[in-house]
Amino acid sequence: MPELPELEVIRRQIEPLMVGRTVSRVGTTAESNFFLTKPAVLKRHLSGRRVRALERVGKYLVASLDDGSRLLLHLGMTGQLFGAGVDSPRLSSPVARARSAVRTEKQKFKPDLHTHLRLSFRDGGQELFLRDVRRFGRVQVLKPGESCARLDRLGVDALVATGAHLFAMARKRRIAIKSLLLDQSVVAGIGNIYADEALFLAGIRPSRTACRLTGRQCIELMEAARRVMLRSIETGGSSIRDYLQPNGSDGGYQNERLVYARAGRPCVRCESPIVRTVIGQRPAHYCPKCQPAK
DNA sequence: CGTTACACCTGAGGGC
DNA sequence: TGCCCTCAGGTGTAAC
Repeated sequence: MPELPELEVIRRQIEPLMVGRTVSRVGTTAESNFFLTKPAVLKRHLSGRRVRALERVGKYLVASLDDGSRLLLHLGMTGQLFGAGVDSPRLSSPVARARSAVRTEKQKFKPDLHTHLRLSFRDGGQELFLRDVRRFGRVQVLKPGESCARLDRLGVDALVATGAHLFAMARKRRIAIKSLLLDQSVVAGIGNIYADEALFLAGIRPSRTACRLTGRQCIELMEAARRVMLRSIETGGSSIRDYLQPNGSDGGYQNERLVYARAGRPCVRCESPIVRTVIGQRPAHYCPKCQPAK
């Protein structure tokens, strides 16, 4: 679900709830693949720990703790982080949200069976909830100095990566350019929405073979990706299915998206119907005119 | 080694 | 109403 912009919005909102605070209680659901560190170990390890910093690395959130260990969070497809103080976070589909929107009275977040992690803090800090319906997300504790293949494997952060870097990586690869953008070891943070949006802005068809792009195109593509993601962060991210900000409100970027999940609707530039295909087992959307095959 | 297929999960929405 | 099917902001791994 969440990509770099959503993770960055989440990080900014969650940071003041975590940093400088000491964990008093840890609640979890039962052992599952969601917990790379078993719930019992997690509880023992986190209790009493003070959070020093909360950083984003690609699509991961990394909390540094006062004993030098780190708490790793990944939200997979449907992960959500909420602060306890939020009013009425609407947790289901847009349709269900619309239905429940008529309910006007405010409610505090209520943990349900999908709320897999619950952190309480001392000194009256707000509680923190991690909810993930599909459990594609992951939680892990790294001991002081412990390395982690998942993190080590990540490429340059997508907000920092240059077109020259993308070009250098693209030259060696025969996969579709869209698949290359989604490869977290090349550039970290881009997901399915922003890959499609960036390719549209750069006028490049997602199916084009990566190594056949010019240096100029790689520069334009990387710049488009950065522009789109920075704008999305400004608007609070894309709320299309499950994503909500930690404060419970929708993001705004879903209203600015130009191709993602707009199949059949007119291109904003040329009116041609947007096409949906599948590339690398993921849905891909593009304008057949503005993003030429060759 | 690069590329591709599939597995991991659940709930919403559409067709019959 | 209910069943069955398809679909989804991700990623690790097995198999070619």
